[in-house]
Amino acid sequence: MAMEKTFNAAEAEPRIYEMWEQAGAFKAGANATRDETFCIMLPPPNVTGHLHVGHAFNHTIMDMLTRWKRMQGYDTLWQPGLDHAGIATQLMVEKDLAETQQPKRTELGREKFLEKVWEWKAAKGGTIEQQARRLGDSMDWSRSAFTMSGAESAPTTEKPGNFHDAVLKVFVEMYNKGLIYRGKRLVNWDPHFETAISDLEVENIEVDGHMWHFKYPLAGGETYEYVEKDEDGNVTLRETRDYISIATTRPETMLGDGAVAVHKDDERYAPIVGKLCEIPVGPKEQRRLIPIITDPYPDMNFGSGAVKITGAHDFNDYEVAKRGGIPMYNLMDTKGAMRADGKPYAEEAAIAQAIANGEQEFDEAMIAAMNMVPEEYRGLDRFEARKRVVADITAEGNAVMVPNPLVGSTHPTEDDGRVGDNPREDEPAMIPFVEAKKIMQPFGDRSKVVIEPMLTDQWFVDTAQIVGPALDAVKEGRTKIMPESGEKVYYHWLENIEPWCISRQLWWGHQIPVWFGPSISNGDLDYQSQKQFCATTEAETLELAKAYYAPDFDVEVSELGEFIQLQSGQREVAVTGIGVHSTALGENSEAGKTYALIARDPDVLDTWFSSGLWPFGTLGWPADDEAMKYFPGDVLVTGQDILFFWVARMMMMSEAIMGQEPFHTVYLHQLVRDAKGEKMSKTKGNVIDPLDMIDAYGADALRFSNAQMAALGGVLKISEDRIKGYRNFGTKLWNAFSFADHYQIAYPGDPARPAATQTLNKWIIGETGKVRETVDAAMEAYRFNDAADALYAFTWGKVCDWYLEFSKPILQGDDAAAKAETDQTLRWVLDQCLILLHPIMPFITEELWQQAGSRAKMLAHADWPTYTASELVDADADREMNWVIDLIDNVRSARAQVHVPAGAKVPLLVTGLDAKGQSAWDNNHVLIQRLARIESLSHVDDFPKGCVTIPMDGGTFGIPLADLIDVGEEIARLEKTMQKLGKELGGLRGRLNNPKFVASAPDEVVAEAKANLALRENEEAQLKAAIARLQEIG
RNA sequence: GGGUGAUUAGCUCAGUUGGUAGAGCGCUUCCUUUACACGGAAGAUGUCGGGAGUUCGAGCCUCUCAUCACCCA
Repeated sequence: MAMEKTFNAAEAEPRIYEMWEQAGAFKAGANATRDETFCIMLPPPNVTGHLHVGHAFNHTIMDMLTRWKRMQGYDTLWQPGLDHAGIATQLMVEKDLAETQQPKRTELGREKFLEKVWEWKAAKGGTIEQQARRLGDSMDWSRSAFTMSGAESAPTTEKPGNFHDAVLKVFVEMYNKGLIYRGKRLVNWDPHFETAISDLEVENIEVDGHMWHFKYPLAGGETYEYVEKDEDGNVTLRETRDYISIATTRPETMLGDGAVAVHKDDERYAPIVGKLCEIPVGPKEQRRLIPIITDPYPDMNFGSGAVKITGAHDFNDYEVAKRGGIPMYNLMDTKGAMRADGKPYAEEAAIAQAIANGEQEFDEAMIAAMNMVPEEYRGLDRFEARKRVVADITAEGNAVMVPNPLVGSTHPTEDDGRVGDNPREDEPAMIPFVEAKKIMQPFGDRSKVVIEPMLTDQWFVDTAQIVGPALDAVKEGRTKIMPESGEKVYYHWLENIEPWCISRQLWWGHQIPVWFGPSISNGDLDYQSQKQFCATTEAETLELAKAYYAPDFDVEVSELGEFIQLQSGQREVAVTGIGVHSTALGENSEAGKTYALIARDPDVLDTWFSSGLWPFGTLGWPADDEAMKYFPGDVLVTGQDILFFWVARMMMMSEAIMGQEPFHTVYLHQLVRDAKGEKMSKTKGNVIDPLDMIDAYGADALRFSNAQMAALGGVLKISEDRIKGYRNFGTKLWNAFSFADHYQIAYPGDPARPAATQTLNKWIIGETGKVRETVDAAMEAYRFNDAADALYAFTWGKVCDWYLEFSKPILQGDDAAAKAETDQTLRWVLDQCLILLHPIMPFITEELWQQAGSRAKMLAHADWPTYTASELVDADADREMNWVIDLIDNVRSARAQVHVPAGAKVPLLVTGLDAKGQSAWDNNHVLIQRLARIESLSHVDDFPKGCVTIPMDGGTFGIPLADLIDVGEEIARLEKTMQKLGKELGGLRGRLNNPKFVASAPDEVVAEAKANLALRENEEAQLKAAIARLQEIG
């Protein structure tokens, strides 16, 4: 049966994958012949995700490692799975609901909405798992995990799993150890999704903004001498002021100011430190007065040097406010609109004033409840409020004014053709001081809206307590990060780690297993002071609560979640509302008893909290599962952009829970870019879809391209031309088999390596030994590009270019023994190509493997070779074949350069051929004559005039072409060679003549230089002689 | 502003203890020679970003300047 002309990837790949999967080829432990495990955890893609080039790249790396180890007989597991991806999935489902005219999330309610999410997941989730099969990924699909498996809301149709148990167990354990706490902190709030997000999910983008300058009048009309000096201390401005000038890019937050801060060394403001000034906005009757304080934060050289402090809406201000005990007034609701709840502004302002005057005690909860937004701004969007605030302040005359630069200038003249006589008489002399400037603004990476720093109650992991072991694991080398630069970045981040905010105001996710109830004070229930109960189930929680409230009170579980929905204002208000809404008492409650109402926190955990448990949560933990033998795993392969998001968190969580690092090696790679090095984006239209590449060139070509660009730490630029090139490589391999087919070489299967007698066969067997060592060394060092390059060079450059060509005379010849040996060697070598290439190009290699009559195992399970170069290389055969190749190369090159017709057979002459050269010729003259198109060889004492000269080690060859060649051209050719040689000779002689080199360089380097010099000098002599001969003619 | 990395052939990139530069693609010329035109043969192209230093010797080590990229503020 003749082979097809090329490999039909589109037809073969699905068929081969199906065969592997049916055979259970990728199941955990498949093909294991030893006890050592090798485990890679797939970074779980979002359940909403699709395969992109980044996945294609890192899947290739993981699959190469996994297939390699599996063939070596390790007990292998590549663990797949999906991440529930809180925000992304919730968003996707909400969009879906909108598109299909279904009720909105809020209309459905939590339970119904979660049903919809699960429905969505069942119908559309996880398409990426099908796409990954097209890449040839050898994951154990039967073990595919999901970070929400086993959740209370999961329908029975879902694949069973217990990831949820792991998440809750870890939370409770960490909570009980004091590693998790709840607190009111400034967090990044996404007003679109109405949830806190991590600072890593915030993109800071430079945008055009404005800096407004306003006057904050001093209380009671006080004045002071304001003096400005230049660098030399000369007074440049001296005036009496009754205000302090403040610069801000966010005027709407002035309403929440708690103080004005200046630097303690700032002489300009020294006279007024400790005094009060007025926030120049809001009803005139209730203007708030705030203190002028000192703090290290203000930069004396920036703006006016005075900073307004709004602790609840700015991260820097928050720190200042904490240091100075300044109240932090929360101005906005969850949508980023100005608050509309709470008491009338006049009442709130009065309380705030009492606080500022030091007449009123305050605590966090009380401040949080206060709404400092005057009635006229309440309910406005934050950006609308900004406009109104600016307009109102300016109208009242509290904007800092500067001379109008347009006054005295003229209107542009292009429009009306008038020249120079069009003064702007309509311009005011002074205008408000507003600087247009670039400001860094935070945006949600998913919502793309401006993130608002918000003071809210959130759950935190006290990372400071668990970061130590994660740092030590890398510092002590138990976990290695590749490339090494990643380690520095890792240290830097972990050493400056912030508390990790793990609560999200979403519904899709692991609901936090904490219930709030009133505390008992003075024998009564106090709903103002919360008591927390944390346990993995409601039943356990009830036990905890009962124990706390007994014997005086009984316990009832309420639905805090519903309260939250009913409140449009701050969620804190809702939380403190427990007990107020006591209507939620269940039907079974007994009359006459007093119940403590407890309610579960409605928030869910950050998705990264659950994916932090991926290295063991996927293996059945906390159950005593057999799969736990794969923990700790071996290698983590992921993009360096999620070093913090995920890698660091897995490290911390594994150390905290399991007391071990989750893997010994972290392989980080860069973002995959387009061929020009630009990020791919839909808007730019430069997105390359890996599936398109597979359709066009086959998965193997894409994979080879990925392997080849996987230089450690390298920039990843994917190029279609390159992928095409590797498709061609696959075809080359295919044709090597059709070569064997053509020569009707038997292929019974699993050929053994023959004890070769033919030099040719000895040589290629040795080359195979070398490449096996190179490939393994490269794989062990995670230098996948080196492995790919070595295999490419071997398969194409050695096997196809030379070995197959050399074998032709034998295969066509009459020496049956030599032919039989060569048949077997050829089959063996080609088999080795398949085995060694299989981790990179699994499909085409498996297809070719299956062409053999019978096989002990499929290629995916073939035994990875262990032979070494020292075992297989025959030094004499090596030297001889390289000499033959050299001679052929040189003859071909000389012929081409002097324009000998490609088809013409020419006679060859030789002088001074030594014994080794003679025997190399004798052994291989058939090959040489065939490939270099040589008619005959004659020994001569002197070359005739007009002869192309080919210097070789052990003899000088020549092609007598007196009448055919252009003498001048041949001289030019030789002289050019001489020039190159001259450079080398100069370097070598220079070094060897330098006594310091001989004295200080290592012996072998000196010896090598000497040997090299001898060779070159010999060559030089031959060339000189040749040139001289030619010049005689000329 | 801080950190990390980069700058090597026309393009995209390798270059592992410092020993004198490579690959793929592209380009030029020739070749339908029975495995392969997704092929074969031959060929051209580099003051390794600039400068200084250490060394017998620097693409590689040190310093400095320039440009760029990414991450964090």
